[in-house]
Amino acid sequence: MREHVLPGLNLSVSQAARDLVVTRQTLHRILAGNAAITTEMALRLEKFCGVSSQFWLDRQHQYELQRTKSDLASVLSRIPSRQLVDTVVRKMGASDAE
Amino acid sequence: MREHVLPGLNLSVSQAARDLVVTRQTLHRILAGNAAITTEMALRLEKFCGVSSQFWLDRQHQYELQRTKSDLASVLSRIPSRQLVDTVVRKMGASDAE
DNA sequence: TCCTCTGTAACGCGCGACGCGACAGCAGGT
DNA sequence: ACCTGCTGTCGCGTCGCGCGTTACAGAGGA
Repeated sequence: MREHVLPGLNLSVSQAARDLVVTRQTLHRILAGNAAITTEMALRLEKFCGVSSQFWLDRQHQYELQRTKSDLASVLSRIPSRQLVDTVVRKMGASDAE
Repeated sequence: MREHVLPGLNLSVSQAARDLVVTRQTLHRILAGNAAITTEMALRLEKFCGVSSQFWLDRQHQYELQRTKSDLASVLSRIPSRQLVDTVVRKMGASDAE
């Protein structure tokens, strides 16, 4: 991101932070990977550089998913793996294709 | 969810909570909409009833997105809406189709 | 009667994102 | 030399929120 959007817009970190109505440090934390991209930030970024908020969030969420999955491995093994019947699943609109 | 997966599995709230290795109250809060579906919970639910974690998370995230968008409306208006050049956007893999 | 389910409420903990202040280093302009 | 603005990083305090814990009260079956 620092390598793409900032030079792409020809902006400094400080200036970008001001435009995003956020502190310098906040932007730094994100650039350094020490903070996650919040729903808030995603919306700010969308308005800020025209890149879909979905893009930023999908990135973030997929990362969290990976991380949490390994953290939760021991707990997950203790959960019985049932299978909800297909008719019910489709009724919820979760037919594996969403 | 209470209307679909619980009766679909023929389980009580208490029993489901036990299976998920979570407190009753935690499940209640989710069923009542007083708590969000965490990445953790999504993974537990996936193992628990076979419904993709993506399904639960997408739901949750879209909701948050809507909510945050209106909350942030005033702030967003103060953010200059720039447009990152397409070549850079595609280089990031955010070509609007992701 | 006792047990298990149900719902709800209040308290406290821990984590994570954020703002604020302060530091030091490095340009550039007066 | 001085001031200004950028850079990165540190620590502290706050706030929101998901979660566990405890405790309440009501409904229904053995």
